[in-house]
Amino acid sequence: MEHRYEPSQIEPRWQAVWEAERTWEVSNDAAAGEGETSYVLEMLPYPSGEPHIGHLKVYSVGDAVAHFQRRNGRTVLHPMGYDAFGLPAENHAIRTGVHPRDSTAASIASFQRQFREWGVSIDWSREFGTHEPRYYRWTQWIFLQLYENGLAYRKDAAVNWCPVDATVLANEQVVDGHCERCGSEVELRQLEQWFFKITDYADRLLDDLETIEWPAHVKTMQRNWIGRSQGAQVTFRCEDLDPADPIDYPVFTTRPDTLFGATFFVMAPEHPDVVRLAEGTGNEAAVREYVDRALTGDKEARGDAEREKTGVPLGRTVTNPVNGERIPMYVADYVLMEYGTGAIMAVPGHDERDHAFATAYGLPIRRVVSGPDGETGPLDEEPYVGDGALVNSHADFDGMPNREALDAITAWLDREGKGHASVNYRLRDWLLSRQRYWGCPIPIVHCDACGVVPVPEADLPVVLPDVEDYAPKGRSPLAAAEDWVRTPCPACGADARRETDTMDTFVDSSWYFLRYCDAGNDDAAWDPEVLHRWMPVDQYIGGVEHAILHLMYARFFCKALADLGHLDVQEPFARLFTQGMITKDGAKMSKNKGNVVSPGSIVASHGADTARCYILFIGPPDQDADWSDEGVEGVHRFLGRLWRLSRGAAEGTANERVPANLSDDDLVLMRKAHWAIDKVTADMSGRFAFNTAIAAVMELTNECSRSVNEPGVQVAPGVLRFALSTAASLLFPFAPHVGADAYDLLTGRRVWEEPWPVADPAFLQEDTFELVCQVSGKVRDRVTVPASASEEELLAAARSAPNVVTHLEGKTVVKEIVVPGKLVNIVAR
RNA sequence: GCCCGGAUGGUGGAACGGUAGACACGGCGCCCUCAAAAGGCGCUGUCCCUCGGGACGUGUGGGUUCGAAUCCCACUCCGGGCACCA
Repeated sequence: MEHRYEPSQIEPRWQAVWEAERTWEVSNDAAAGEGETSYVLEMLPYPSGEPHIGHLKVYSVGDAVAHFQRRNGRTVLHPMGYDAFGLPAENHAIRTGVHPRDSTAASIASFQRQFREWGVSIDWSREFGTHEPRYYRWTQWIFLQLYENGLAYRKDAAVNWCPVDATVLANEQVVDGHCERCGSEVELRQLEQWFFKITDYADRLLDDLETIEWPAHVKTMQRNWIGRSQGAQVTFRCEDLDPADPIDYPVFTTRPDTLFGATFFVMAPEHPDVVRLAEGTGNEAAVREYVDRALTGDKEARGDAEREKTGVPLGRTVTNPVNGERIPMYVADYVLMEYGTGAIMAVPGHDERDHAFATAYGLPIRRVVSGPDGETGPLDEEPYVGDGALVNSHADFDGMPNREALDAITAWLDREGKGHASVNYRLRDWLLSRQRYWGCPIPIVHCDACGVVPVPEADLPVVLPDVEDYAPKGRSPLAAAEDWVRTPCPACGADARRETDTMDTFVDSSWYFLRYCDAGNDDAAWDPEVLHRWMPVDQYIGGVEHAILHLMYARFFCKALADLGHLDVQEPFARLFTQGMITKDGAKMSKNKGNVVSPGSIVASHGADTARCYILFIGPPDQDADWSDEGVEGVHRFLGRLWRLSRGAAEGTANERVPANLSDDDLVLMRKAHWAIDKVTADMSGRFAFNTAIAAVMELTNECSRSVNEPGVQVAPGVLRFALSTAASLLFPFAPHVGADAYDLLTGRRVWEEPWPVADPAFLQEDTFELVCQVSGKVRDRVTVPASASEEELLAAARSAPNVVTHLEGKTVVKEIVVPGKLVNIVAR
């Protein structure tokens, strides 16, 4: 064993081969052929600084899958790109003055270099950054497609405004009332903004979750985010202002069965009628004050369910449509303008919030649903939110189970024209415009005469101009590029102005997986026929932090574009795998904590194979895992051992085939090899059990080592070569350089051109096995028996096992259980 | 509060209802060496032992079963998501 395992000698050599031969490129023509295709995709990186350990993990997982699919005969699309627009690069530019294009280019160069150093099998011919005009030209084209079909629109709206980043944020980017990026408190501003009509797709986004193989928790998160509620819209009429001209206020409720229990009516402070209603009632000043406070107050505090309920009476009443009762109107900040109609009927007997409000303001609490044991007593202490029979309602409904009454009352409302069944969603339309520089320009022109005019397709891309000053000022920095902004109206030719807002970067990443399929197409975003060959993505891999935003948006784009006839799949990602985080000392890695492990330094000290293999060996890839430097050493030792054994066998033994007659020692090693093939294949087929797959290759390698080093053990050269080359072949998806090198040393062939090995069933069967002998469920002995033994023979063997005999002494056998191939359990008393 | 996960040796983790702890780390011992590094071999859940074995052991308490880390019920702790959504 005089040879040392030197990754720095091995890895660049194979990388050079793959680079020179463009090994991982696939043509779209190849995809049109007979064979099966597979689209394996990891979420594209955001190029900021250097790749971190999370990148190493996601691409190690994805590459293992890609290699496994290739060697199982599929034509695999495994591309790479960069999500290059975005705030971090722009904020960096504001601090340093370096143009985002330059800092982004530097970062991309670093990613490119490291991906090659890691030996990731990428089809580089399809690479792009979302900030390149040749890409965002088509992002703009998609925007226009959506605009022309009513799926992109402008609306003056109360929007989330981040004062530090000086831009609006999508609902999804506000976390607990704070900016997802910079953490500052989000304000509400009234601004005209661009939206995508994702709410049109709420039902389909919900229903089609059934058709895809995604982790259950991700589906749940999406369902919660869509937040579909079924109920009824019910009209309450206010005749207080002018009886001749009543105003109808619809409310949404999921509990129309409790309509008879409505004892007051509440409007959101943002409701446009609140102040008008209070005028001339003596409550006007109090209402104004309350509304002002609600609108300027802390948005986060307002959202807290634990907060005490406050509100002010409007001095008006509305009529409950089911019983004609006039109930008082209130304004209260626990009612939200964004959800439903901005007004609610309050049923304090059967709703927690209404109960709290009624208690605080001394409003009547009426029971209209009986309790589980038929209770009909008062509900002064707490509301009853469960099911039961209706009471105190109306002769037509009293006694009816509330679920039935819900439908009956809804039907009655419908007949009377006072309401109808209705569905509400928590999901809001996607606010996509940003008052920032480093993003995709929105291809729209504003003309005084013609209004909003889309840029003609032939004029795309609208290229992002250079500016000097990126600092946010509450309007897009693009507004300063006056030569760029001033443009003739595409419709009438008059002087007009370009839209200066840019798109949310999530727009860029909502369709990149489509562009990979036909990345070189200069005539269209893609050829639908080519897309058909690859889509949907068979296996998508990424972090769970994208469970809602990116994955919801991409699904929406896919459905919208499919509706417009541009592609023929409804779901972009057939299977999703979310990988866990790598922590250090139990904490998330961060520069502040100083616990960052950089992939670059591990690759430099131990090689890419060690880094990749370790990160897969550390534990199940969907779980979080803690980085350990000692663990890295262990994996490095294992790779070194396999490589040295291979080198030793290649140089020290003749290149022979596996002989026809096998000695006992040969048989042991052959069985181990086939066992490993079977194990690794199973671990990679059904699930992503890379940790146990690597452990199996370790076992095989240890067996090879024993057969070489253990005195008295003799294996035929052909058998040793077979076992070692099998180990190299199985290891290749995780550690491609060592795998390729060892396989080449032993066989002279290229492992990536070899089909995935198949286990020979003949070697998976043993002649004998160790029978576990239990007495009353406890293991008392083990005996070696022939695999062919009958149940009677197994029982006899167990009964005569020495330690079983001891434990059966003086006892009566009650029952005997035989599990063939495993154990015998003799129950005795 | 609601909805998901999870809890196994000193550590990371293995275990179709059938031998708990694969594989690896760490530790201990030995071989090789003038020595070290590298490498190789062995032992390593806890306790008891007459060295044959025995008892205990998968967060806690129950249950189902010949047999439970695994299934069921209740609970504790940890992680994640949602949370005034009518």
